[in-house]
Amino acid sequence: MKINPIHSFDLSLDEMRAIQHSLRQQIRLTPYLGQPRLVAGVDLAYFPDNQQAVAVIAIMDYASKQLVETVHCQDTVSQEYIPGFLAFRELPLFLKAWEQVQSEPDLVFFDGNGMLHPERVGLATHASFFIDKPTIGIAKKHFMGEYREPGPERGSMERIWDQGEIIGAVLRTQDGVKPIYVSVGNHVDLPLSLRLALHFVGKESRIPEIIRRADMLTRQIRKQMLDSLESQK
DNA sequence: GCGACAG
DNA sequence: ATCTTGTCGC
Repeated sequence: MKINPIHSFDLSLDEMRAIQHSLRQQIRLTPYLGQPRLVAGVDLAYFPDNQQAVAVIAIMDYASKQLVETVHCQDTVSQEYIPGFLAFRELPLFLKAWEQVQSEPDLVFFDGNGMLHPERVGLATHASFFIDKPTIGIAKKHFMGEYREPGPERGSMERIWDQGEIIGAVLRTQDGVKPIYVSVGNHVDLPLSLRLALHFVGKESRIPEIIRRADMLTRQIRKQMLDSLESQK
């Protein structure tokens, strides 16, 4: 996979804001994918020291939902978490893992927001400028924007607004269960993002399977590393 | 000043 | 995100 090195990291708040501001104008909501064949899900897990982390990319077949490839990368994460700047913390490690991907995903889901962001450049959106793929953000908790509570049935959704703009949607993925927050990353529109997100929600979880698999692998790998470290004592 | 605040 | 066991409920 090819990488587009656009920015370095370890920047000041003002520099990070400036980057977000410039990227914002390059977002395209025109879907440039037909029927996706392979879809990737990304997640990170942190070690107790909060300095090391594992990034996992899980790739599955869209139609069969079978896992076709997984890659992971473990390294130090230097940038602290600052609300609104998650991308600067998590993208470097993600990109290192991305270099190892052999298959060709048509779309990438991120654990976090896309345009559901003060500058419309959340993790999923920011990532799209490095990997040049359609991206979608899936957050488990509310970050910003105003919305009405969606109905209690699976599939109910409500738009999320900010400054007169629709920046995402709250989606009820299971009857009577807490909703998730879906937003466009790049190169997709919101209705398609919602449709694709719902496609990956089975009966077992409120989180789309593509994200959940990455999340599970992330914890599994971290446990393996901690266990083998412990057994060496 | 106070509360909110993706992962 | 992470630290953590059992436990209330469908």
